[in-house]
Amino acid sequence: MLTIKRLAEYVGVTVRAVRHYHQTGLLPEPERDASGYRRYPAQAVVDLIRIRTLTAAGVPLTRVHELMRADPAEFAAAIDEINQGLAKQIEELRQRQSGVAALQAGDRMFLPAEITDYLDRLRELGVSERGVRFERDGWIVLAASYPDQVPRWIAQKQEQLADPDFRQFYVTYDQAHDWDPADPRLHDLADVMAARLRQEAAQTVHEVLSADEKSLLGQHVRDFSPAWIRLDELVRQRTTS
Amino acid sequence: MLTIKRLAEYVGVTVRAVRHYHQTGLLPEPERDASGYRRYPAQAVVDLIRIRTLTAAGVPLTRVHELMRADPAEFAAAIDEINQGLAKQIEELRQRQSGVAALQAGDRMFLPAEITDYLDRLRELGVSERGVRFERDGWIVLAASYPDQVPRWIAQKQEQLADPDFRQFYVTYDQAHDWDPADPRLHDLADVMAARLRQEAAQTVHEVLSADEKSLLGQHVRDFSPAWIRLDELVRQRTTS
DNA sequence: TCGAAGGCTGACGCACCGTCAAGGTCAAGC
DNA sequence: GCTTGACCTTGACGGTGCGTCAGCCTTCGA
Repeated sequence: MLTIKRLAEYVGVTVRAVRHYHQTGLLPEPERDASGYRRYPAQAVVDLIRIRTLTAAGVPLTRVHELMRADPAEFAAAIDEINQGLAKQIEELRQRQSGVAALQAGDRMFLPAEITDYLDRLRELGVSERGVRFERDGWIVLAASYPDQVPRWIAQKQEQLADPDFRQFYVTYDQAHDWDPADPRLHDLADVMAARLRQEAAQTVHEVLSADEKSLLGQHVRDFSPAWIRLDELVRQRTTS
Repeated sequence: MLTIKRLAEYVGVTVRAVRHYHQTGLLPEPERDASGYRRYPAQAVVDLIRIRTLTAAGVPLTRVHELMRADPAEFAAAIDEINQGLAKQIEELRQRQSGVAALQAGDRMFLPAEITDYLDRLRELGVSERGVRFERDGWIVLAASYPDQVPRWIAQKQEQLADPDFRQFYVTYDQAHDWDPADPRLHDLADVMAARLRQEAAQTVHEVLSADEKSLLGQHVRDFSPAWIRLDELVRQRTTS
């Protein structure tokens, strides 16, 4: 007969695990010898291998407990189910592999494809990395708040970018970030912006955003660029008058 | 800005998990609004996706914590390592799949191939299922106790089975289990057995087994068959005289 | 005969949250 | 103005599957 260590080593589990299985009633306690040591018959090896095989497959001990007493038909069905579960896990692990690999690729994989496409388009147009990041952050918040609207809004934005005037305006606005707040070009830019705002107010993102949210989206703008702050004032003068 | 629930749902984790990450310092606590609610900027989404991607790959939170502040080279190396780990896990899962599938095939896959081959040979020779089970249990105990000797012993056994006289003897012994203890054939069988024992004592399994272990291996024999008990007596008379 | 190795029974610890409990807050509808 | 229901807060306990002492006893090999 076998000592607990021999049993455990042969099957490939720890002694602690075997005792744990006894404690929870999963593996029956064997007879003890004169000194109180556990002495295992061959059947314990078979039982323990079943347990280890199932737990290694991720089956919780309570479920293993049920399965040990299930009739063969139930058992076979359960085995089938477990194997399907394993197949699913393998699939998940594969996806996690690509997910982890994508971590090196920066933001590309984190965001919905429409958004990353849009951001790429901006980069192509010569928008600064800073500007792209502002857009990215804005769209992340929007996507989290109104996931099903974002594709439509993005489509609208892409349409706008088809207009050369708008592209010109967008790039200039991006560059204005670093201008001197006294730069006279800000007045021209403010004219264009005010006109555009009047034109588009009804049909874009603004339709669902509360004033509060709009101000929050624009907050980092005001945090960093004196020129943009000035521009904001100039536009405000033109739209409220 | 985002509430905790929007953030959690967008990234695909639970609110509880996000708070847990705050508690452990893994994700920085964001600003609170007037009522004490957490308000998340876009960066939190990016951070949280990194965390989730790594933890989903099985990286412990403490390690994620380190990685969040690692420089790109370290990070890339870690990613590589993690991906290798995932590949290994996938391999393991595959093996577990076949392991689980084998549970339906009875004992075949539990035991070393030499042993199952040997047991199959016995079945071919007409040894009863009960006899095969006795052998199986004996070999399980032996394999667990002296794993590296078993192949040699099995080889010896297989050699013995090449001898037609031995095969005849073995099958007869197996059948004797159900004989009447007064059956006269037991005397003939005891003669053959005693002769064999004298011949083989030095070269087989007996060389390493303590008397204690031998008796334990034979115990179930004496538990169930009056004929075998009688046979044991008869053999003992012949070998001790 | 002695020391190393192995056995026994508790009992605490751990990672990663799930799940109350016991509230406070916000948006919408009456 | 008030209610209702969804959402937020902190705090604490629970659960799985053992790992890891601690403190003591038994067995084995030299």
